[in-house]
Amino acid sequence: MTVSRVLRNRGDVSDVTRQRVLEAARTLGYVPNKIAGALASQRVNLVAVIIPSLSNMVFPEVMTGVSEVLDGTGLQPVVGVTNYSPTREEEVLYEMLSWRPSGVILAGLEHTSAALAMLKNADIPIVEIMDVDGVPVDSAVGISHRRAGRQMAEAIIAAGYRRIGFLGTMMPHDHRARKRLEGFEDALHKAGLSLADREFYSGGSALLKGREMTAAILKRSPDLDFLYYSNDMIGAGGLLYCLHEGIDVPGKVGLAGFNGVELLDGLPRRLATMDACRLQIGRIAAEIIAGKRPGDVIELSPKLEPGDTIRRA
Amino acid sequence: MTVSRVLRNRGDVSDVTRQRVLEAARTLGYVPNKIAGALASQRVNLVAVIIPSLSNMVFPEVMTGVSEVLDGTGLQPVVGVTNYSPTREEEVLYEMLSWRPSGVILAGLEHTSAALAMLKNADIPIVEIMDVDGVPVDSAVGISHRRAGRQMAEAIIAAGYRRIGFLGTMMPHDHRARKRLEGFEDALHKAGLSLADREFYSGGSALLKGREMTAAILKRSPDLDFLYYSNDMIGAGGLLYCLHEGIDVPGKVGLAGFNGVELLDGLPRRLATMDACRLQIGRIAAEIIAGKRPGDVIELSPKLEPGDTIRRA
DNA sequence: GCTGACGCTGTTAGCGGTAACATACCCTGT
DNA sequence: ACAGGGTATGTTACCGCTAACAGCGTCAGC
Repeated sequence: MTVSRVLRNRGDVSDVTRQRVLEAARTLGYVPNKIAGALASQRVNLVAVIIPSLSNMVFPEVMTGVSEVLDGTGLQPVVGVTNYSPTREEEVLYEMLSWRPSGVILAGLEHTSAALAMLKNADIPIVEIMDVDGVPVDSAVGISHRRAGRQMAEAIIAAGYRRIGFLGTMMPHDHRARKRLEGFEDALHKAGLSLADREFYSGGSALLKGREMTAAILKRSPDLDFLYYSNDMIGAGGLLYCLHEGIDVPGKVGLAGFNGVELLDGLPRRLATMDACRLQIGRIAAEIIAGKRPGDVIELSPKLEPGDTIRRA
Repeated sequence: MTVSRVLRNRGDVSDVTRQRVLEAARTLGYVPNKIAGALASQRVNLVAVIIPSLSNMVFPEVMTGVSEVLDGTGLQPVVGVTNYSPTREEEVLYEMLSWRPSGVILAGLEHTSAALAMLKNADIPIVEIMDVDGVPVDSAVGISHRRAGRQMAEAIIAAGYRRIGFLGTMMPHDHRARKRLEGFEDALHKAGLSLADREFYSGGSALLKGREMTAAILKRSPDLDFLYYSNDMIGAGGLLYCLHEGIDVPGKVGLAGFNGVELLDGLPRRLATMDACRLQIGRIAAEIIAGKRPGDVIELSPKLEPGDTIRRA
């Protein structure tokens, strides 16, 4: 018992005893068994973070925000990756919940019914991140992707573009990309316009796909004057392609992406984009889990960054 | 007890009972408590994976390999991030070991003495990944970064370049980048050459830093005929800069990076690089942990990809 | 009919800690 | 001298599950 007290810095222990315990622990190479500790105390310092992917630069930044905030609290993030598969998400969630974490942070508002049931039963703080277009189980922190799509469309129309094409992923489970496109088309329709062409891809190097898709769509529809990409990576590929082909950007063709990834800073020209507030989303989600902030639905406002690829009015 | 048997598919249970248990579990929303299970069975299906960073595209790919292999085995990876800090690594390791995982995969061969002691005491399979230039605690899977640096230098010299500059990160704890540079300089010295100039950075967008550093080093040393970058991201920035400035690549200046990241496929010209075998490293490490392969020191051979930025002989 | 094997279910003890309470001691104030 | 309070340590009963084994009915084989 005294050992337990020393190792957790809880309760009174005399300095002499404390030192003796610490020394013994060191010489024995003792590492306390958190499993037993957690079982006895009904407390687990783990936070489940469930995200679709690690390889697209966006979730790592969310993780950075989460880690930053959790670092001081004794809580530890545990990452699970779903590869945009709802059933995989359900499995990962089940696995994680069975370790009785102190909270769950997971991407998106769309889950299988079984996953929803587990989340509701879990009786711990749940934060759904990235998206606020829908009904959260508990708390939510994110942006409205519909609104983001709408805003971008409005800016594009305001800049005088009319023949607008869309390039994006084929992933049926990327609900946020879908909502952006919906918002985008909504705004086009309101202005009496509609998408002139569209191109989808799946898998492979996003930068390369961006080049290829841009080449393909411009060949098919040479009269397009704007290309809206579902993410910055393919947008960057498209930008590099246009520059290489000597296409006048933003004069003849305007370009825009989405996410505000750091990579864009290094490109020869700044791609228009919209910051997805990733770092901040991670931070706020972690603060809710850590109890530093009341749970709620928190909608952040992404900032449109016009860069150099949309004509200035 | 019967419930336990059903949920773990262990031992004989009649079909009728099994169905009754499963249905009850479903209606009650029962999620078994792995903490108690692990304590009782002395078995934990977690594998600790400890890596320096998630944001540079290289470790996510290792994770992909690890997940691929672990997926069928009932083992689950748990990621910890150290930000290239040895003390942070020690903390993360302590935290993870206190959950008694079935194995540990961690990057590099350099650890604090306390971390080494914990690893040796843990009595579970340990796989140190990425690097084999040193003495592993248990198993190791990786490439020799010294040799990789040497090989690149030899290729550069063979192509006729003589005034060679280096551009890299300032991170004192990135031992692999350090070893590559050491190997690189070794080979230069053997050929009677030495580095003509060098430039370091820390933090910020790697692509942008690559541009800026390239501009700076070429301004300072205009007679350089080759730039060796410690990673592909800054190399890509440098490549974009040179193309933008109209510098003849690889005629006037040759370029090379390291890692073989997918991003390079989308660039206007293919940067010379060296594949770090990341996916395979992840796979093999996971196979060792899963007992599908005997533990050992496994050195993989990275392939030099000359791309379009080294003169052909 | 008895034995042994098998299939299914139940019982018991304990995994390694911690919460809650108990105990022992010393000190202070009256 | 003694109550009352604080400090330091010890005791006990779990936490929720699983290993190991026990129990019991059924059935084949002799």
